[in-house]
This record gives sequence, structure tokens and C-alpha cells, in this order.
Amino acid sequence: MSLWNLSPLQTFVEKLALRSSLNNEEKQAVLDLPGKIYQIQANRDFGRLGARVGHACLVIDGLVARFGQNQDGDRQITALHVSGDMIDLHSIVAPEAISPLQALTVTTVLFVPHAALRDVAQRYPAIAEAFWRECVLDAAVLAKWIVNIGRRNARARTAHLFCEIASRYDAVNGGGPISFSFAATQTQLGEILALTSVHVNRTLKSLRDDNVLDVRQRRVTIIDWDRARQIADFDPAYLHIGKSAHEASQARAA
Amino acid sequence: MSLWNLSPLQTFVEKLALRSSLNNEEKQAVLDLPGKIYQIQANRDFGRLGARVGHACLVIDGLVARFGQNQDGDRQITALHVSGDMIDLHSIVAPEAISPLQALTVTTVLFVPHAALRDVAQRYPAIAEAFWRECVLDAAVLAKWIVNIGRRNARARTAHLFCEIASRYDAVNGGGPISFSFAATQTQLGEILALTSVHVNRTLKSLRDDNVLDVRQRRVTIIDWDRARQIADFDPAYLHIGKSAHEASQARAA
DNA sequence: CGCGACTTTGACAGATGTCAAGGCTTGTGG
DNA sequence: CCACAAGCCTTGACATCTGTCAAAGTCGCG
Repeated sequence: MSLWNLSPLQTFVEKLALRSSLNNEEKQAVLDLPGKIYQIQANRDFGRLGARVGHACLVIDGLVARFGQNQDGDRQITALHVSGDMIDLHSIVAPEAISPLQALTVTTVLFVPHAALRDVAQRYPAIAEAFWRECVLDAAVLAKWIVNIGRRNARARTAHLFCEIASRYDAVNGGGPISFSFAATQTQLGEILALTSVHVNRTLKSLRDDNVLDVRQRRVTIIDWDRARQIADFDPAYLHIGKSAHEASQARAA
Repeated sequence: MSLWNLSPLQTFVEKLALRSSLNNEEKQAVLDLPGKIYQIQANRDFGRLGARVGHACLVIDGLVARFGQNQDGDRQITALHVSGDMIDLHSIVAPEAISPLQALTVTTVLFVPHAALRDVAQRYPAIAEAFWRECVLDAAVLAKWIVNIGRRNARARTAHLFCEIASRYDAVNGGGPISFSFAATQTQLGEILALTSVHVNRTLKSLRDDNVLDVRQRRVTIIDWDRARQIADFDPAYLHIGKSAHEASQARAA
């Protein structure tokens, strides 16, 4: 918690560097970005639809969801953002906010002015490209979610979500159980998975009874990773984590 | 059909110019992009998963779908591309193909080498930004599809798709019925809408019986646009068509 | 220690999927 | 120009998954 104060941007740079090759000057330029830290209460909506947003938003700690709604007001969460994710990078290039955000838990964010992001992107083409790449990879996750919601039943869909989150938290180690903090309520899980909270509850129970995974009290434990992965039909390639910086640098050289 | 031979890239430039402001030199640079024209048979898959793709692909005529699959091989179409759409712009920056493509009808495409696209983007930052913006707006459509599949029933979902396609074809005029060519089979519609072909058929019948829209023989007629729009809960803002070039240029100036 | 939010469960309802059969289009070859 | 085959569309009967409603149990915070 206190480490973040040193530089909230450090995690962001590290994430960027996973997928794009940046030299020290470029990394430093990102670290030097200005911003203001805010704390957002749980269940607070922010980033109003249609409003011109003047800043992007880096999640320092907590959990943020992007969502859409139908005319009845039913929410569908379209993306989830965890520590180190820069939300709204796309808004550098399309400042009209397309969908609102909601903090699912108490969340600490850093608001970074667009002007500064545009400036750094203009001065360093490699940074612009890295930002662009992040947008593209976010889109790959969106596409995967469409497949997940469209073509998998509640069990597989739910398992897939937790496999994804575990991978994004970089929590997948070798054997043993995987455990991470994840504070969405079952109602919110329903908004992510396009299920009702009741059915989420039943699905979670079924996965728990089968000793695949356990979700309780703001914490997820994946008891049997291989089984979860198999049920979920999960292939982490779309997340482009690990061994990707190499490919990214190749792309850049090409 | 023969007009395209003059410059398949013309429509692409016009689409770019709708959302990004490019000066004449920049437009010409895009028009000068090299490429080879190919014809792809209906139902042909191309752009294999995981393969490094060496070119992007502009749809000159026809209909192309990007899709994912679950382990049973059930397909879920995640995006649709019509004439003038440059598919794979994202692959400039992430050349690892993330999902395969399928031509839904006989389709004419122009393959444009990555090297040329990267080159033009490097020489003209405004073009790089325009490409980036296209990627971002594609992502907005993906997010909308998640909401559509996740939070609307078969009727609304189907109506929403046709409202979107009509808008993207720029076929929405004033009053009267809207008619456009759209050659997906009901099975393919099911792959788009996350429904079975049987249920697509029933839904189409219901919309036809209510005089909302008529889909037959590779052609869609939206009989009552207002009603369709209302059933679909359709708001075209996410497509960023029209009156957006202004905002884009503002963003650029900012 | 009590209130409010979240979780759990059961009974029942509704939407969509599955299976199967028959009719219709379309394109092709004689 | 006709006839046929293949693929596509249409429909009915039934199955299954997920949603709805309602009530009780649990947890956490003031």
C-alpha cells in the first residue's frame, strides 16, 4: 500500500514492458507522467457516458469495471481492470467516453491528464505504439469475452473468468492451489458473466462441490488449476502475457 | 464492381476521414499503399490462428467474419467486416493473429503488406493515430456486442444486429423501409448472435410477422426503423459515424 | 448486538436448445 | 429449359438451462 506512493506508474511501466520494448529514456518518460491520486468508494460510478474525459485513469489498487446497460437498466460488465491497468488509454484517441466505469471495491486511482499522455506519445513514437498495442490487446480480451458469454454454459463461463483473472494477476504458479483477492459480489459476477446472481450462486456451489474452485469472502481459490482450465476451455494466449516482449520487439524491428 | 479497380483504397480513406482528419498528403499516402487483390470463396476460413500474418486485409466487396471457437468447435463470430473495412489493422502492432477469419460470402480483398502500413504510420503520425483510432472504435463495437449478447433476448439482439449493420452501411435515411444486401445464412446469424439457427429462424419469423423487418434471400429489409430501433434498444453513438470528424480533429488539436 | 447487504436454497416459470421431418431455393448438368 | 441434388429454411414436440420469486441464513460493520 505504501510502496505505491513511490511511483504508482512503476507497475504500469512494467506491464507495458511485458509487451512492448521501451528503452530507459522512454520508460522514464512514462514514469514522469503527472497525475493526481484519488480514492473511489465501492460501487461508485464514474466517467459518465458521453462526457468528454480529460484524463486517463490508472488503477493503483482495487477493482474497476467498465459496463454497458440495456434500456431496463440491467448492467453488463464488459471489462475488468486491476492494479497497474491504465483504463481509458483509448480515450487519448477517442475522448468521447463510450461507456461508464464502476469501482467494484474501494479503489485508488491516478488520474493522468490527456495532454500529458498525448505529449509523451508524440515525443516518443515507441510509447505511442506501446499504448496502441495495449488498446489492441484489450480488444482481444473483449473478443474472448464474447466467445465466453456466447458459447459456454454457466460453469465453463465462470471457470473461464477465474482462470483469466488468475493469469492476469500472474498468480498461476506450478502445482498447488491458487489464491487471490477478488472482491466482486455474486450480483456483480452475474453482471460480468451475463447470469443472474442466483445462478452464479448455484454455479459457484457446483464448482466448489467438485473441488475445482472456491469463492468466498472476497477471495478466490482455484483448488485444481488443471481441472478448472479444462472445464473453462481456457487458453491464456489471448492475454499476451509472458514471452511476448520478445515478439513485440521483433514486430517493432520488422 | 469495376469502380473498385480504380482504387480499392478510396473507400478506406473515406472511412478514415469520417473519424480522423487527414490532410491531402496523408490521404494520398494511404491511397498509395501497395497491395494485391484476391477473391475468397464463400465459407472459406483464412488467417490461421497463431500464425504470424504479414499483411492486413481490406475488404473490397463481400462480408468477412472474425470468430472464436469453444472446445466443441462451436463458432462465435466476434466481429463483422463489410466493404471499406480494413481488417487486421491491429496486427500492425500485434502481429500474432489472435483469431481466424471466415468469408461469409464470395469476398474480394486487398492484402496490404505490414511493412508498407508500418512505414506509412511512421512517416505520418496522423495516420498512425487514425489507425489507432480505428482499432479503438472496433473495440467499442466489441463491447457493445457483449452487452447485446449478455443482456438482450433473442428478439432485441437480432434487431440490434440489423440496426447496427444498416447504420454501418449508411443505409438509414429518413422514413421509408431500409433495404440492404446481407448474405449470412441463419446458421451464421446464430454464430453472430449466440443463438441456434432454429431459434434465429423463429425470431426472424416473429419480427417479420410483426412487420418490423424481413430477412430473406440474402437481403434484409427493415420495414419499420423506429420500431426496430426501439425493440433493439439501439443507440448508434458507439459506431462513431457522422459528426465525429469534427470531434476527432478537436481531439487532435488538443 | 442489530441492521443491512450478501449468500444460499427451493419451487416454479420461461427462454432457448435439440431433434427430426418436410418444404423451398439455388445452382448445375444434361 | 428441365430435373436433380445440396444446402438452406421452416415447423413441431420435447428437453434443458437459466431466470424469477420468495424466504431464510450468514456475515460484517457501526
